[in-house]
Amino acid sequence: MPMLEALQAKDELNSVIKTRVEKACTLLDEGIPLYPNDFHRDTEIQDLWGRFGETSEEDLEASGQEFTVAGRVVSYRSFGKVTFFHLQDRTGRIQVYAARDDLGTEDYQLFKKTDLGDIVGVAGTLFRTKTGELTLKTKGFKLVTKSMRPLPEKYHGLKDVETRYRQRYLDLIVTPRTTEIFKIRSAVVRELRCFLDEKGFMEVETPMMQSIPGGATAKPFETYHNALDMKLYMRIAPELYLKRLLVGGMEKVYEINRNFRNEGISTRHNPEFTMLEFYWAYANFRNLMDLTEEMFSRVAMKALGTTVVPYQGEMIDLTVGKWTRLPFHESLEKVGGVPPEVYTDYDKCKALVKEKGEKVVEGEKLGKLQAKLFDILVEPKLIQPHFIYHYPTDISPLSRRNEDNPDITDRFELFMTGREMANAFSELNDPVDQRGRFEEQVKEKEAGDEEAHFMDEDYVRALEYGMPPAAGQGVGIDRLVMLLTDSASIREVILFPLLRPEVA
RNA sequence: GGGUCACUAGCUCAAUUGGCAGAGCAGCGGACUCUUAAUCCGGAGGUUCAAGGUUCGAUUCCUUGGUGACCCA
Repeated sequence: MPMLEALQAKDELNSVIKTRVEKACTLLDEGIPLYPNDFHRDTEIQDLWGRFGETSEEDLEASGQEFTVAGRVVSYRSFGKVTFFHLQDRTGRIQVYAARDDLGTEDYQLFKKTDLGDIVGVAGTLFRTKTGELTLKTKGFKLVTKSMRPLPEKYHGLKDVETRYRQRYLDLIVTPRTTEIFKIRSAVVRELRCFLDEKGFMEVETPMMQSIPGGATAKPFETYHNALDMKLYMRIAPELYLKRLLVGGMEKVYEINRNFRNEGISTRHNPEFTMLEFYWAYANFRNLMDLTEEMFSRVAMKALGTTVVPYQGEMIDLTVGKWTRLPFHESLEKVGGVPPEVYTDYDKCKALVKEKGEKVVEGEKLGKLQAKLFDILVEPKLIQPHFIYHYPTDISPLSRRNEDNPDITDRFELFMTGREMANAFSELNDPVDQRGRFEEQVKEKEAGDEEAHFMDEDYVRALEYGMPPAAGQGVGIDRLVMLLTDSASIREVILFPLLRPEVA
């Protein structure tokens, strides 16, 4: 038995698995295939509920219609000559009844070899039990896929979060909520696409591997292309490519795809995460605020059926018109309690940052200090949706300057539940200004800031051809799904979150 | 990177002051034709995360390491 030897070698053999493997060998000896591929179902479980959920026992009996279903055995209650179990497919669960008198002694004995976790096919008719539960009465039975490992405890389920993430397949089998979360995630992404398509945006795909990683302040992953003998970076954002498309005349574009950032892991950060970015020519950041309210409330309505969503004990109101719009500096004062004489004064600002326990890097600009104060004093307090706009130019190297005040930009970030959900701005399309901002970033990079931008000559060249005035936005999809599924950790909304390799 | 906590049977969890490592579920054998956390009887299942140390004796105390969770940077 090669399987036993392999498990033994990995020190994973326990008595339960051993018994199952031995049982499987018995089945093989009797000529029963463990992994056949000739079973076809004609009905999914949800269909049975949809069609017969309300049908009376009399009507079920009168019809006598036979159905074939398939799924995993997830619970089991066995008597001497009769057995009840629940069968689970992708659409739901239904109880199945198997009796010796219906199947015949030989088939019933064979059926009794079924283990919890096996995938089986059943042909049968519907009836109602004494308690009224819709149940399938087995007329024919077939093992479809043998399971060699025991499922977690039936009542408490799988609690260990590490196992839930490492063996997500197992989590999905036994934790209905997990499947539900990823169905919501799918609905959210589908609705975002639908919304943007309706508004005339076109979905595109731009490079995930870039020779100059741009569009965000973050540390990239590095890789290498052998044939071209060149260093490549996994993208930290698609922004600069999407804006090249604006230059090319694609006036409304979006991309939903993965970004990669070589940074720490936390309940809010996974090294690879999904971002929606969209760009809209002849619009500005205020148009984006309106669009965002509409988009978020519609996605919530489609995915959850409401625009007021519970998150970690708070009710977050995404209804259009309920969102607050507040200038960045005003938020420092009104929400953070920092008076203008402090936040406009470099030394006072620096002192306050230090007092709050944040490090100050030599040569850091006022805007960066203000941003640190914002992160500490304002962001955690923004529970309901807030657009914070007019960010300092120092920390917004790709945003258009405000026409009345060159020190601030026409940029906003969207906050709720004390977290950043989106970043958006009227795009900088002046190639001379853009070159200057890149040069500033290069200086910061040379001074040791690993997150500062690279110079991107081709991007500046594109702007020199003329990019129409536009506004663009990035939305963190994982965080949006966290909000809509009331998940405290980003790992709950990523199927396979990054973990250290399992040690033998 | 720092701090706190956790790691015991396949799963969910116990174990008094340092004194024979236990239960429920799953699995195995038996009884049982309407159960749904089925019930009843019987037996089986352990490198207590790892390596050191203290001790007559360590799941328990100490050190180091591993993995994870949460908080902070």
